[in-house]
Amino acid sequence: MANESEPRVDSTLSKGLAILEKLTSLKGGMGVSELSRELGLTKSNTFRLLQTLSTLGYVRREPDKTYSATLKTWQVGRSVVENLNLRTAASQMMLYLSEETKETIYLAVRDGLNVVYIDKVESTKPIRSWNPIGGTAPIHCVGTGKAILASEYRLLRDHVMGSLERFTDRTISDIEALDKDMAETQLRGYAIDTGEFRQNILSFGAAISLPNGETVGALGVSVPDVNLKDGDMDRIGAHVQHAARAVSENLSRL
Amino acid sequence: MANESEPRVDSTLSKGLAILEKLTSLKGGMGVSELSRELGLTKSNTFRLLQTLSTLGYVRREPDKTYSATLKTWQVGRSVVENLNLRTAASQMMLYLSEETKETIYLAVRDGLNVVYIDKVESTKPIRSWNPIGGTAPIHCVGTGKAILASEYRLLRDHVMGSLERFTDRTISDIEALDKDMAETQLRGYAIDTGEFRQNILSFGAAISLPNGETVGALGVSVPDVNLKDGDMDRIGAHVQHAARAVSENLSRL
DNA sequence: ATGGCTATTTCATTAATTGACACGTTCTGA
DNA sequence: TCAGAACGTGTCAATTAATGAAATAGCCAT
Repeated sequence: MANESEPRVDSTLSKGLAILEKLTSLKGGMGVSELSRELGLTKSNTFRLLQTLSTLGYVRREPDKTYSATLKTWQVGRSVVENLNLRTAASQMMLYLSEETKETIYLAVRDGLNVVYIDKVESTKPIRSWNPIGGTAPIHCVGTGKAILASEYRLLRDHVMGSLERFTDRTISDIEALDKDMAETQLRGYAIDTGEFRQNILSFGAAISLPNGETVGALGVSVPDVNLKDGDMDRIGAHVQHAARAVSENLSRL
Repeated sequence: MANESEPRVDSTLSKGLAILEKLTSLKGGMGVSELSRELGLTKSNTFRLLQTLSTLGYVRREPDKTYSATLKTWQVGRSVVENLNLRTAASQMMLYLSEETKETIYLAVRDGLNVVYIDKVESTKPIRSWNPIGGTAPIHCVGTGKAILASEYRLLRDHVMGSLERFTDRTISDIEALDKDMAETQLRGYAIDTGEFRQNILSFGAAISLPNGETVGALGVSVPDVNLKDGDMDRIGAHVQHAARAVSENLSRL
């Protein structure tokens, strides 16, 4: 609905990628003839392109003479996600969160059962939370971590179960309590840490995900309890949730 | 090192994919000129191909006039792996292995004469093996690879024979020794790598197969030798074997 | 302004892609 | 068992479609 002056495309490249896409969408392999029919190409043409894709390693000829996509396609695609600069995609929303809350904003990714802070915006207030970029925190007791944990709970539950180390008297250290908290977090849409890692430091977090639901990180706000007024918790939570969603959408546009 | 009669490749497709690969390997974007220099293409040509990739949605022109890979590349590649729902089928048993061993667990599939790691569970120990998801290793000298090799040895023997590259002084690099090791592996039910790829990193692997006997991948455990106590080898081997069998049964239900 | 760097456009040339056809093999069903 | 259909794989001349050089236009420093 929006291709006015369609820039001329290289047909060879275009057809080659079409073949690749078709093959990747298939469970098994596909033969030259069927492939050419489906894509509206001649057999020779299809065959030739498949040859090219084979020698480049994107496609392999199976023993039964059909062709199927190799994992190279996947490897190439994966590096996009590995290199996608979360920081860039998140920076605007981090500033937004900073404006709205005046507190310290963190961008975190998961590393095993910890989160690593890969970016932050400092609070301007005199009393503030402090963690260095590159610093880590246990996944089960900070806002960013709990948000990530909740979004991948099925995968991580059994793993995290064995290492619910206690840091304050509010740290969740038994699995039943964690199950409950995670269920609430999923429902709520953002995570709350009520001083479960550092005494008197609350934090809020929400997960950032790719279109398919894969979680790649989380945004968080850390607030010393003395800075918190009535109603702030709900307000900040809502902001974090909104920001994380915006970043997720941002990523999907890349 | 082995391209005798290279089947003629479509240069347009080839160049286009080269550009795509380059862009996916980058953290940020890259301009037309730099790209053309790096790949040895003319600016016009590069520009034209980028235009094609853009209209196809694989690449995006950033506000700063550079080009970078989009998530479409990732999505296309992802479906390759999705279509083998191996990861889903294996995830529970990977966690089980992680619990039992506390070491790094890998899920690998064969890609030619290599294995590609398509999933893992990190070790919680301070000293641990590390390979990225998407990383590769030669099939003849790591646990997962040897397990797959053993299960398809009749098919692969002649192929692998010519490429027994040596990585450590324990690497099996002559075919008689490999024949013997594979026979033992088949008998034992799981594969052992005694530091044959990385010095001081041992690994254990067992193959995952479909009901018809076709091998689709392998589970593996990597252990730095300093973490190994007496009797651990037998114990871990038995666990890996059991886990792989369970995943195989899992697959047959899908 | 000026020079040096970009991205983009144009266009004639030609090389590279193409489709029709041919060949051998494998599968199917009568 | 045999015919014939469908398949994967070559071949090759015609011509399309990709190409490089050079020109244009924008951007940022000096």
